[in-house]
Amino acid sequence: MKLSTRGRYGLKAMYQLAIHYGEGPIPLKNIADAQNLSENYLEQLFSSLRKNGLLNSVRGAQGGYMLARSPRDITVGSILRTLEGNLAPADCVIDGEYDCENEENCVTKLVWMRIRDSIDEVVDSITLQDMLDEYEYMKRKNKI
Amino acid sequence: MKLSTRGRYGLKAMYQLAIHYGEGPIPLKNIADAQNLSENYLEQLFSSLRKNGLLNSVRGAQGGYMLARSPRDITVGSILRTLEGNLAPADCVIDGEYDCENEENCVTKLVWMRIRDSIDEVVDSITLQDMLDEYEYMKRKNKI
DNA sequence: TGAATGTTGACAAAAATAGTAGGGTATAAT
DNA sequence: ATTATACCCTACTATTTTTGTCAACATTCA
Ligand code: FES
Ligand code: FES
Repeated sequence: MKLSTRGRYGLKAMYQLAIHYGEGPIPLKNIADAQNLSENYLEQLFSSLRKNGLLNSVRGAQGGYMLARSPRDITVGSILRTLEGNLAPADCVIDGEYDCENEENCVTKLVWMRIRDSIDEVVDSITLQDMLDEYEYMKRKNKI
Repeated sequence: MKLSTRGRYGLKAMYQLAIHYGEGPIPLKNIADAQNLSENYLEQLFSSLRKNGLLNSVRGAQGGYMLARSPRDITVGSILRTLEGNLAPADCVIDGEYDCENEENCVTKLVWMRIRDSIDEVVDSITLQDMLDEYEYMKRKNKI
């Protein structure tokens, strides 16, 4: 039940881009350096995020990546699902994915559904803007 | 973010034992056959569950496994954690496990914490008895 | 043009998962 | 006592997933 590095690195990187939202494209190298990650690996993650419409890219010198829309309109859920796939704890509670036999009478399926729903509710309710706000709040609290 | 077969098989098997709670020891073979699982593999899971105090065992002929206490007092959470380890989505939100550097200012950690808490709340609120009750409810609903 | 940057696909090491295999030990029934 | 049953334990292995690396290429800016 752990997230892989894809989800963990990816969310951090998207948060970094959120910090610089509106400043034009940020080169991958900046993000990778700031977090001490492999540029090549992060590239794969960004490729997925771009194909899913969460990032825009600008090629060439002075190019880079930027959020495709406002931090307010990008949820943690959309990021994690792009990088990790569906967040359900078992395949049979993913729509159209896989059906166990005898699932009409399966009680454990009800458990998986409840876990799935509670995760979805959390990740879909948090946006990148919420994370920015929380950082401001943390900073103020720690300073005073 | 998937559960492994340990958690999935294990919960189903524990549910089977719950159905037969109070009937004395049930041989592993019965459970394995009923679910078409490898007896040897299930044995490993039961070994963990027994060491964690969730199962009792009786050796020898007519022996087998049984729940260590009432289905009402065994939560899904205790079963899944025994078999899967802590259900947190990242190591840094497990007490005493691992600390990221700079975690005082880490906003993603707040996200992991909220995911962790919501999973915990679900799995710790469901007991084996709840699962038995849900099955009765399902059966009645489907019959009528 | 040349340097900076994104794009793509193939490849590979390492770790985790999902079992198998087999010998040992305790107990009940006979 | 003997035997069949069934738990107990450890080691091993095949497969899959994760976590990257690498190289060649395309685009843009100065
Ligand atoms: S229906 Fe998939 S676990 Fe029961
Ligand atoms: S503190 Fe662990 S991810 Fe930030």
